[in-house]
Amino acid sequence: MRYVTQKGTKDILPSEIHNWQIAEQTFADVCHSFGYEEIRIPTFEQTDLFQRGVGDTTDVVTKEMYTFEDKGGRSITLRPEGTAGVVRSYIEKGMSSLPVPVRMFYNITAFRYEKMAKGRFREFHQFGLEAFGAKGPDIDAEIISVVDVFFRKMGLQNIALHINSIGCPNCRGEYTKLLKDYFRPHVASMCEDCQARFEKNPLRMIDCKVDGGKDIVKNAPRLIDYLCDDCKEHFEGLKARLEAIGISYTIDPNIVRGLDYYTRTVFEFVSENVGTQGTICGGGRYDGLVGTMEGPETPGIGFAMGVERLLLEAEAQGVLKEKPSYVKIYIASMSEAAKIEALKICYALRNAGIGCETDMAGRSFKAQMKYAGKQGIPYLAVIGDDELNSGEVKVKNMADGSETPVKLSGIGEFLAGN
RNA sequence: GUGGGAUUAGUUCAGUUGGUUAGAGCGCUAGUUUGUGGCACUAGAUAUCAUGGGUUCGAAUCCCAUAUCCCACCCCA
Repeated sequence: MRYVTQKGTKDILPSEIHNWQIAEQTFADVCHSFGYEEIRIPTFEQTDLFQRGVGDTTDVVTKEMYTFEDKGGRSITLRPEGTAGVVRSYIEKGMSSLPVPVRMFYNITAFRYEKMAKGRFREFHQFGLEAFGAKGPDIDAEIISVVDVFFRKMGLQNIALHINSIGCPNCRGEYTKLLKDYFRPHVASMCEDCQARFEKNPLRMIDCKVDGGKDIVKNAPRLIDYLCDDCKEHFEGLKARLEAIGISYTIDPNIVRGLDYYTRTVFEFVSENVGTQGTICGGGRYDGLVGTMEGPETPGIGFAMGVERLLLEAEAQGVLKEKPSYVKIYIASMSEAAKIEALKICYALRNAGIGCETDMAGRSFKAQMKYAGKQGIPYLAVIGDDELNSGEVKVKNMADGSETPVKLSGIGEFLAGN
């Protein structure tokens, strides 16, 4: 039996981990600069949390969750996203008593049982953040600018920001009636999904990819034109703030988003390089969520970014970084006694925080040289009888071939100065 | 869930109309006279040809099933 990675899972290999680490560190740095602090939540929660939080009519909940019964008979689900868990923690740990806004970011794996496609996995990674307690558009503009700054720091360009407002329960209720009246005469001619949507969630009909090209859908009334005064003012406020900061956007009335908890502001950052899975980052406001989870009524907003898609985009834009050499020096040895000395030197260097390697494979002297060269280790020192006697070694710069005599005990000091 | 393409060494790929011991590049190991690498040259190791059936004197090659991967749709990050 040859064991292989399971469908939808991936090994992240040493050869590619470097860019993951850069992205993780950059995201954390940017979040910190906005006052967000990291939260780590469990990988699984009780199933009900997601049914309630994400919405039990959504695709994510109805057909994509990894749900199982544990040995204690509890229904457990591997998190399909991060918001529900963070909201649970916010309520459970009494964070509503903290000064607002309560800002948190996270870096998680998430799990969805889906058919594979480019940029889509069953176990995948998300960077995300949530902010609780701020109801005005300032915070909407803030989290969007977190993404904008993050992309800049990553060297990414031309990732389009699409924004929309899907209103609040008030204006959405009115609009849904309007939409049903509009679609009623046409339902029969539309796709099966839309016929189902007509009854359950007519809002989704305007997002339909099958019927989306038809005039019926194109000319449908748009929610954004029927917002209540408060929602309209909120959206206008967001637009004004984005313009003031200098973040360009396009209004995309078709963004509906598939998670039930969204209200008012929704947004996506979209690229053309990630296949049809062009959404690198998606998020929005969820003013009702904390309340429906039986916490104190608290406005909230957040986003999640697909890390695999982010790195796909980084690759397409050619901004991935070369793997650095963590090992600064290779100590080659010519004899058993020299090898022992090399081990001692390496131990001292590592205690001084300097990466080094010496032969572990029983290689010949020549083969040790080749190994050091192939690994791209920038410095080399050879220990043989001469060095053991003199207590001095020539440290060679592999890039230019220059050699510098250094005391055996002074290698660390020499490297620290270069 | 629907449609299309693919699966041969660690990896990327050749492999003729079915015909002897299945090849190459990269990578790996060693050597090119034993105190200086990258390049070059030489040699070497590594393949249940995805899995299970079938057709045939004979299958990597043809047929069926299954699995996995890729692309598109759907949905999302």
